[in-house]
Amino acid sequence: MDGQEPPPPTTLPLQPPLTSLPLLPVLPQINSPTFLFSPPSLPSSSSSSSLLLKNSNPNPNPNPNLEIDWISLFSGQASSRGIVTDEMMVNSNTYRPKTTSQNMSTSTTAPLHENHEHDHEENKGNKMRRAAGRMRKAARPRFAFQTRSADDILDDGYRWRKYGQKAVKNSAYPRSYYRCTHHTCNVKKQVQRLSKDTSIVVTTYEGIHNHPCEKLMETLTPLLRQMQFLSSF
DNA sequence: CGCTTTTGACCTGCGC
DNA sequence: GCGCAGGTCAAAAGCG
Repeated sequence: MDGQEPPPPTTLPLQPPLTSLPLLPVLPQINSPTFLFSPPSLPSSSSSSSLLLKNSNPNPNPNPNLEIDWISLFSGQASSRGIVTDEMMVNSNTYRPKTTSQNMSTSTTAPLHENHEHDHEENKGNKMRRAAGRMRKAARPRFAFQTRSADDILDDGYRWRKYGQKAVKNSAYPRSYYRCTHHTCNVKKQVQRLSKDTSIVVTTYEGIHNHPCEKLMETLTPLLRQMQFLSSF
């Protein structure tokens, strides 16, 4: 603490995404981020190891053509293996989760948070959950955006619990893994600061929230009550 | 006391 | 089969 306050983030909190809406069209309003990609827009035959950022932002990005190291940024399935989006993972003939065929028959519909009644089956259950997670991962929407901020964590209105942190190769900054704390929600996000431009934080969301945004509801509830009251006249 | 964060261990997929 | 890297788990510690 040297008394010198960090510069305020250029990103602004709130305007959280609405429940059950695809996050993609909503998030640009949150913090005026610059989108890196959305899975459907990726060329299906992409074999490059990086993508150029595109400014969907009225405010020009200082680095409009900043190149992201997608190899280390995401799932590690890029690089010489080519970028693999979720969509590609679903559709690709070459991507075959090895451990799923026998396990998934009984677990595709089981939520990850389910209680396991048989403790002695816990190891088996864990493996099945992981396999299920991988399968679900392949089908879940995933997208990333960048924000220029001193804070790694953006206030997107949802509550997140950190479940892991990992050093990333060729990056000075670790990648943090977060999971939505809502018990029925399995949305995850990864947060990583770019080593090329340390002022930029890349946030990758995976999945869609299946519950209301708590902060949004907190904000709206009194307003809704007031509206109901007024409309009763 | 309950929730969150930290962090080392473990699991998995992939390239060689 | 081995090693590497990414992703996840789970126990311990921290915090309000």
